[in-house]
Amino acid sequence: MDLPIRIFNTATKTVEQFRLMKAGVARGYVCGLTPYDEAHVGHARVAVFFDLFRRYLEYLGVNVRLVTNFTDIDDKIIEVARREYGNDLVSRWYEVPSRYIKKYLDYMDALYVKRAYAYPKVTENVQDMVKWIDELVKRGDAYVVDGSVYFDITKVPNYGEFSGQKIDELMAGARVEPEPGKRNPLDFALWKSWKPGEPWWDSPWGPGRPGWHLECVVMSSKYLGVPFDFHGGGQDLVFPHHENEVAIAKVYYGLRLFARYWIHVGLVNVKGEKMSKSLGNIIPIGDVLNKYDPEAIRLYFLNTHYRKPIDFNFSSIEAMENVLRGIYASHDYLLQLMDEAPERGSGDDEVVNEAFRFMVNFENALNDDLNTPAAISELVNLSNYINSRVVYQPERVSKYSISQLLNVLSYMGQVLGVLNKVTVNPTLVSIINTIIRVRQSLRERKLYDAADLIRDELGKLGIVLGDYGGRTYWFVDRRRIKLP
RNA sequence: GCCCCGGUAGCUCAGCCCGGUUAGAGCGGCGGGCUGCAGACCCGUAGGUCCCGGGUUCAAAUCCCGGCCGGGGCUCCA
Repeated sequence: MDLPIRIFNTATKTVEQFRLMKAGVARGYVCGLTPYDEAHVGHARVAVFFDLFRRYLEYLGVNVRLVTNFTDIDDKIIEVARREYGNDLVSRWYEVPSRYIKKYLDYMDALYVKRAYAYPKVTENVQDMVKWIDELVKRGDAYVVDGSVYFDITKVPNYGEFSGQKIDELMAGARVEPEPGKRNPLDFALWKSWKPGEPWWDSPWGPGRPGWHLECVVMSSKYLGVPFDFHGGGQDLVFPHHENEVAIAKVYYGLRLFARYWIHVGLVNVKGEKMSKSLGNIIPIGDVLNKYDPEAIRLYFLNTHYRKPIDFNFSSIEAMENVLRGIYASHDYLLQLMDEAPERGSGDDEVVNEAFRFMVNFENALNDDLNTPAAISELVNLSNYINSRVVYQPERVSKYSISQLLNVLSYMGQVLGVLNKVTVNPTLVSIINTIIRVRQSLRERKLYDAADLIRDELGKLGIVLGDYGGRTYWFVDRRRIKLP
């Protein structure tokens, strides 16, 4: 099934038409995180981008089955657990991934990232992984060394092709730590043998745990079937992680690619430098959520094309808060005109045509390799149009054209994952309207002190009044007032 | 050493793949408007050697070549 979307595929390094293998259903896998610490803005960017992709597909009528994994056992988790629980490591280590998974999901909820179809965990799929490894060993694509199992990259035709790496270059520049027993420094562990004091799972090669690259192949094919439509993650996963996933699946399934489209999101830097533990410049998403509107954070991420790096910057999030405020204001103004507007009006044709044009531009932007900055710009243009041509000329609008504009606003909002807070309690609306009428009569009698007091006091509550276009409009500042 | 990406208004970014009106948007600035004030609203406005140099072309921000600067990957990383 052809979709209007054209998207860059890392596997071919070109922009391609996005086709689904099965009409009406898109199956995608996004590499999740290792829950050993707070999620940071980089994780959030990836999640928000794929959430947008998912929402746009849904807008186009596609049922999206999105799977995101948690690597809930690995060296770093053990390290943190050992630090926290010492000798109780074996009995309590799982509290570490459990804690950070819960927090991650809370952050995602706050960012309006829709829940995935499944969140498979390594620890819940070990038996499947063991079966895979067993099969790979039997076929001679992997070998056992002291209870560990390594994947033999020489068994894969064109290893390195996926990520554009040349094997000899990899060897030359190799900061590869040669593990004893590996036949080739580029071979990687499918199964890591147990060390005393660590959690373990049983296997034909002794106690141990699965290796990272294998996990994602096993879980994605288990939950989605192969081949599936798209596989994604951060740019930094291209090599070695995705190269190795492709290699494993290639020998296991004999498929050139076990996912058709490979989508990678640019990294988030801070002051021109990569976020890293050693530089101590990691920005946890929780900190950002404490200070800024989640919708503004979404828009901030989406205001840079997904393949470009973002240099993280707080003041740009504030700029997005201003943008959002303006869009909510347009929305609220429309609602205020609704009651008194006639059913139909002379300006209907023009307004509806314009609304349609904004929607088409919006779709075209997203179709062009998910050009979210251009799409956001259309949303802003729509908001400006509403203010200048509708709100300022209220005599031209009707219930019909207002509802069309609200629909378009709503569609765009749903795709971008913003405007989640549009609902305004009707009782609140009546109360505000009454207060405004009182204030208006005060103004007519030039009792400006009293009129200004009302405006100021409402403003403190987050209800912002503005006198323009010959009437008083108001909107609700969603950051300051929680709506039902 | 090898590979990749970016360099467009004060700031954040579109446009480049498919070369062609006076290079766009938001934020910020400035000036007006709006039954007084305010304004988060409206109107207007300033602000750009499109990193540099060659080349291709009737025509280059856009394509090609070579530089410069910044960043990333090649080890765990989203």
